[in-house]
Amino acid sequence: MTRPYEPHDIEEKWQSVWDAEGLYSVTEDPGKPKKYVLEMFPYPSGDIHMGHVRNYSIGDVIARYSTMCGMNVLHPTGWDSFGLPAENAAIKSNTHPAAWTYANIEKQAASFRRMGFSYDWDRRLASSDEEYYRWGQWIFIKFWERGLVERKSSPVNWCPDCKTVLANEQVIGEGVCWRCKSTVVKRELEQWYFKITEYAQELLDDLDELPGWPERVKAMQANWIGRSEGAEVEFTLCGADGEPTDERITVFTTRPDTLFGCTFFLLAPEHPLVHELVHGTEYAPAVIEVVEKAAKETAIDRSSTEKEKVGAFTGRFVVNPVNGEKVPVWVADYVLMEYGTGAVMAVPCGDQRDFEFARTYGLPIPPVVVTEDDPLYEQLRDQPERLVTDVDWEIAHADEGIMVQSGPFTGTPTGKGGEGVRKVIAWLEERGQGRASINFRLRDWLISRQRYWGNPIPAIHCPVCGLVPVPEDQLPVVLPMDVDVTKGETLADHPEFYTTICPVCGGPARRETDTMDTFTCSSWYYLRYCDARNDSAIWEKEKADYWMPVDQYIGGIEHAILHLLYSRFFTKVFRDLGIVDFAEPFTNLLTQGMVKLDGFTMSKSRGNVVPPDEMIERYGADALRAYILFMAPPDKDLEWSQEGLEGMHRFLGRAWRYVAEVVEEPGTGPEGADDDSTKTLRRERHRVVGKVEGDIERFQFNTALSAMMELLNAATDHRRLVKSELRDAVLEREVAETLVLLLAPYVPHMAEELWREVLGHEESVHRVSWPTWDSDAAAAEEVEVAVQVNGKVRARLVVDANASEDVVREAALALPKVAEYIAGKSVRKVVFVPGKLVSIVAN
RNA sequence: GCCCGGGUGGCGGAACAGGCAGACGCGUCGGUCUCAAAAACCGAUGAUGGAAACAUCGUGAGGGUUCAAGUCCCUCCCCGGGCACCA
Repeated sequence: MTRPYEPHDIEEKWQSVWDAEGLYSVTEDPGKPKKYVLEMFPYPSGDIHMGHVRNYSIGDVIARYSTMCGMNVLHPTGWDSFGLPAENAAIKSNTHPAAWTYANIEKQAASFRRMGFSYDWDRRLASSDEEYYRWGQWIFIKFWERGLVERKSSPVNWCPDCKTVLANEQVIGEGVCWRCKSTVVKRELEQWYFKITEYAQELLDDLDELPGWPERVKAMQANWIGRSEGAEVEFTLCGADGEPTDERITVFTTRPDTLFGCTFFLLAPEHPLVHELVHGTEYAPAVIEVVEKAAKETAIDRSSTEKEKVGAFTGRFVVNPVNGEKVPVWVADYVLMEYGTGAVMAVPCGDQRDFEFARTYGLPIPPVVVTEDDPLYEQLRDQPERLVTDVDWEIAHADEGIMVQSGPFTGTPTGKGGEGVRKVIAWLEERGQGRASINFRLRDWLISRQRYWGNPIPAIHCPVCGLVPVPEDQLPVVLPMDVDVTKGETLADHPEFYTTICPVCGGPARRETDTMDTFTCSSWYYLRYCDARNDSAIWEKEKADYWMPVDQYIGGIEHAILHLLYSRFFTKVFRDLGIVDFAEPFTNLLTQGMVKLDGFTMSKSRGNVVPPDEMIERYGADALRAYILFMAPPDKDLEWSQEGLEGMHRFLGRAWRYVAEVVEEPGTGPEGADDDSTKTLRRERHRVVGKVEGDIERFQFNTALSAMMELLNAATDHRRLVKSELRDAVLEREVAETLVLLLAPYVPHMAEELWREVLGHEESVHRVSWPTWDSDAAAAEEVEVAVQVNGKVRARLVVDANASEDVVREAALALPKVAEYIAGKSVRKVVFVPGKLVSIVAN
């Protein structure tokens, strides 16, 4: 009697055997093509969840399949183990963040083992390990040496719940913290930055070099970087007496061609000039009111487009460089200090916001761009001087048209990037009053955090020498373990940590007590895996050059901007430091969808979590792995349902039984039998191998599994319907072995048990080559073609697969059903698609 | 407002380059085995009409191109996501 499929009897056993055999340890082998398969490393938040199961199952199938295809596969794992949740958990359970973190790492490592993931455990790392974070500090020093580190004061995002500042990328949705979802507030603070903006253009341009990335992710990054082409224009400031001074204020505009329509000038409430301009004047009270109101508002209120725009006149004027006109300077709450220069030339006819502001405060709106269908067109087309000072428009419009009331430029066709823009920029450049310019939305990356559980920033504040980097030979700055976060302590509460001496002058100094953003840790871990145990260098260049870039990276869409942008930035800096030879870290990216229950992302707070361990308990890791891949294509969100898992378990049981039966009771028929059932089975074997291969390469794991089910269906039908004396034992065994090989990347334990114990092979199934297939052998000898009359299928016809068009056409026309439908009509046209259909047009 | 996705049976999904819509699985219904149930196995399963053969309809809506449209084009609706007083 066939032994039943019992996942628990085999899964643990093979996990131990694989470990003992070192099955997944790899080294550089120049003789083989390499493949680096990587899933985003987890945060050790507790037990693994279904999202992890999905993410790592996808990676594991790709890694195992690639190995079977003869590649030298690097497939490592580790933990992104610094970060705030550890502190919160420590406070809650009255323990130390390290204790919580490392306990969770062990728990997750055990779960990964139970899932049977093919990791090279020798390369395991955790970003909170001293051997790891010391190199993060080394990177900080190298960045500093290259001028990419800056400490400056500016308005920053502060999360009141996390009690720390955040990078712009970490403020998501409607101005909330990416981690705790609290509303973020602005604070003026001195902080540490990485100058990612120096790489803005390259980060944008190189998106074109990433054909293996989803368009969606590239669009999101391009959006985030936000490049605008335009010009800087200098306006001369007038003094309190109304006469021009030597001082100029620069604005950025994408539409310098509309300068003749500039009738007022705006400053952001935070602009440093504001107080100076109004100090002691009659305008001060109104202006200060606007400034204070803006400061009080949250980012969300402030950025609401619905809101009435508020402003106040400063009493001062600036000179418009193109026409020498003096225009009033206002303070307006809709002007952002963070973007451009914090000062704006207002062109009410062309910009909707300026238009609304002008209407509110009764400022003139002279049109400067008109189209032919505009009622003003005839009147203004040749009009260089300002004649019309207001419009009856409902909304601003100056997208495209000809320039009017624009002095020497009148009549020039214009629009974004058009002729008028180029001409005005050239004119400004000649006079030294402006220049072509590009502005990015991307801001420098704020990397300092006022939290304990992170990588200490290796910097020293010396009262004499200023900011001094910790010398390389004094690294690492070790994170002390005796900080008690349950009492709200940070490094700033520990004098024994921060009291130090200046490495330059030797005088008393204070160590920096902020730690680095955890995203600095995750921006280079993929490189460290190439040489994870190196204690004398961050990595050996030859090793990084062998393995990198990552050939296939897999992770959640939530990192589309954050981690993926930062890692691209780090890699470009590493290239400039000469420690790698490439500019992009991840050649191909797969962003997997979320696993949901009842329409919501599984989360502890919602209480809709399905624990993977329970599923493993019931159906085994293999069924869970295969099922989560079978449910949906990897990039789509999926709705968890348990019934389907039982179905997968059933399928595996059927496959198990089939293989066992083929071994125990092989057919006794002649080799090379050529009855229809045998031929069909032989053909299916080839077709399905080809199908599974193509599907895995296109990440269609669900249809690959469907194809395996089809092969099993064909195989069991054959066994059931064809007598033993007629069944070819060689073919049956070949089908059974093929099925096991196809299943191996998905259900590694079951495949191994069948391969070694049932089919009797010595070697691991995971070291066997992927089965070959032949497209001729996969092709049917006879095909059924559909016969259409006037676009509707009216009959079917079985013909020889390579029958000529004439033969098939005649056969189709001779069908009684066809004759019936074309009776009394004449055949106008016959379309023949080989192997598919014949389409007859008759009227 | 701008930029991406997406909308197919009761459900998850398939249809890769315009060629038979609904593969594969779940569920449901019927059957075999059983004292019974579970498991396993066999069969049916888009809708409507019909005993059946078969016919008609059918991929968010409406138009179009084509012998042929889930797939291409136009107009629009809905859902999800990103960006957004960005000058």
